[in-house]
Formats: sequence, structure tokens, C-alpha cells
Amino acid sequence: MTDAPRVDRIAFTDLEEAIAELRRRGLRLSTPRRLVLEQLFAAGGPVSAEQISSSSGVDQASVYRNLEVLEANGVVQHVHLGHGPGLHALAGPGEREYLYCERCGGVQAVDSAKLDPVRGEIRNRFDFDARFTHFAIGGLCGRCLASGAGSP
Amino acid sequence: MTDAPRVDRIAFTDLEEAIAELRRRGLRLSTPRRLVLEQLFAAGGPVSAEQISSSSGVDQASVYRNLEVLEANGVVQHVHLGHGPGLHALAGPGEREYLYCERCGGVQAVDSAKLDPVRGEIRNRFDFDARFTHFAIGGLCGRCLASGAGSP
DNA sequence: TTGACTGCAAAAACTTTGCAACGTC
DNA sequence: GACGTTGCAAAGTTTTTGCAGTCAA
Repeated sequence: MTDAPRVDRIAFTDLEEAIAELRRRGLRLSTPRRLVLEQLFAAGGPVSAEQISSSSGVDQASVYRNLEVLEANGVVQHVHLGHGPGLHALAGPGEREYLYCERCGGVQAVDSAKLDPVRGEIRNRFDFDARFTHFAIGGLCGRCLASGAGSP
Repeated sequence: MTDAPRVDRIAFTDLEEAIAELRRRGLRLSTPRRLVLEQLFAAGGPVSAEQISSSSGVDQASVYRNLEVLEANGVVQHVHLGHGPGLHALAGPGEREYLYCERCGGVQAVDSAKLDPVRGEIRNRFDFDARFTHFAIGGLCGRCLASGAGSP
């Protein structure tokens, strides 16, 4: 199980667009906040607050506070993959949900729309509207299934 | 959002059966270990280590160590619902998976078999074998959907 | 100028580990 | 008697909070 899960890259909206959205909402754009955003764009997938802090030099407390603000404004979403710290990624237009392989640590990011049939199935059977944005869908990826699903 | 989620009770196998399974595996049955098991049966659903500790008087470290042993032996499973500490429940024969309403905190426990069609859908579309045992399926329950899904 | 935002430090929340004593088999 | 297990205490990890100073608007 990998330590830093690799995620297939997704074309996010660009930095300036995100900043524009923040300004529209009357938020300030401090240097640390811009740095946090830049790191999120650079990562291209879910990263921990610690990673953002160490790669940007912004204090961890400020990173957490920024992520909170950004999340409240729909720019960022946080997700839990396996164990370990929560991870943060740009939300962008069209949410992302994640499939996390508990064996190899691989992450598959998918647009929410692609999970609608799954949501429909759950809705019909359990009268429940599922969102896999906070917790990833855990399990085993096809590759790990193929290479001996039984043995740990 | 409730603090202590209520879970619809499920008929678990009885305490003696669980103990028998442990003996079969050569594990000891100390008084604290028995107390932890009793609390899990009494709870009838997912509980935190802290709850088990305070209601049984068993030290928290011992509770965590016991839960670890019990989980490694298939007697207990731990699950993350919303935020907060991980929760622990009897695994029993036939796993349980959970639907967690992020608005009201309600929990719906379902037998794994009932989620097989959902798993099938995910398997077909994403070549991925999903398990909702570690992370609950988050979202909104029917009742909360009905009573104004838009407003927080 | 104003108050949102910052870094630093301390604390909180959750979990794990070290160790000597104890209790089960 | 051997060794798995315990309680206590301390430390580890992740996240939050308090506060005085700073900076964007």
C-alpha cells in the first residue's frame, strides 16, 4: 500500500478562475492563501495539510484555516481515503468522488455524474442519497483483484 | 446532527458464541476482554472506544488493544461514520455495512448481501470491488431529503 | 483605517507504545 | 511457570484554538 497515493490528473479550472470566485464572494486574497491554492493546483489531486504546509512554507494552522474557508466556499473539498490525515483537493465545477484501493493505495478519481447510476441503485433500494465526497469508496481495484484477491 | 447515532438493532450471535470462537482460536479470555465484548453486545451497534472504556471501567489503552485483537479475529469491525472517533461493532456472521446521514446523524445498518447489487454496479462500471465496511456510505436519508434537502 | 488573516504556541482529540505487575491457561 | 494481558503514563498523530501583530482592501 503506497504512502502517497497517485491520482490520475484532472483538468481543473485555472488558478485565476478560483481566485475570481473568491473575490466575488468578498474574501481576501493573502499571500499564504494564494500559496495554498497554488499548491492545490500543483498537486492535481488530494493532498494533506502537512504537505501543503511544508511545500509552501505556510504555517500548518493557517493552512487548516484556509482550507476551512476554501471548503466553505466550494473551492476545496476534503476526503478521507484510507487511514492517515484527511486530504484536500480542488472542488472545481463538477465534483469529484474517489475509489480507493485498500491493497495498493491507488486512487481513481471520477466525476460525480459517472456515479449517478450507483447513486440511483442506492436511492431505490435504501431511500438514501449517497455522496462519496467525504469518504472514498474503499475496496479492491481490478488489478489487485486479478493478482490474487485472497492473499494479503 | 445527533451526537450519538442511533442504530437499528440487529440480532447478533450471542456472547457465548463469540467467546467460543475466540477460544477456538487460542485466545485468552480475561475479565477486561469479556467486559469489552459485553459492552459491544449491550450497545447493539457501533460504539467508540471511549464509550466502551467508560461504561465498562476498562482502561482505554486496553480497550483499543482488545478491539485490535478482536478485529484481527473477525469478531469486531470498525467503521467511520461522520467525523469523530472510529466506532466499533460486532462483526458476527454476515458483515454489516452502514449508511450514515450527514444531516441527522442517523445510521442504517444493512447486511452486506443487500449491497451486492450496488457493488455489482460499481464493479461493472469501474472494475472495482467496493467494501463499505471501513467507511460508511455518507449522504442524506429519505427523511432529511423530504424535509428540505436544500437548506442547511 | 479596519478587521480579516497570519505565525507561533499551546491545547484538544484520538490512538499507540513502553513497562512492570498481574492473571489465565 | 510461561506468557498473554492489564493499568498507568507518556508519547505520537492530526486538528483546533488563543492571541498579539500584520496586511489586504
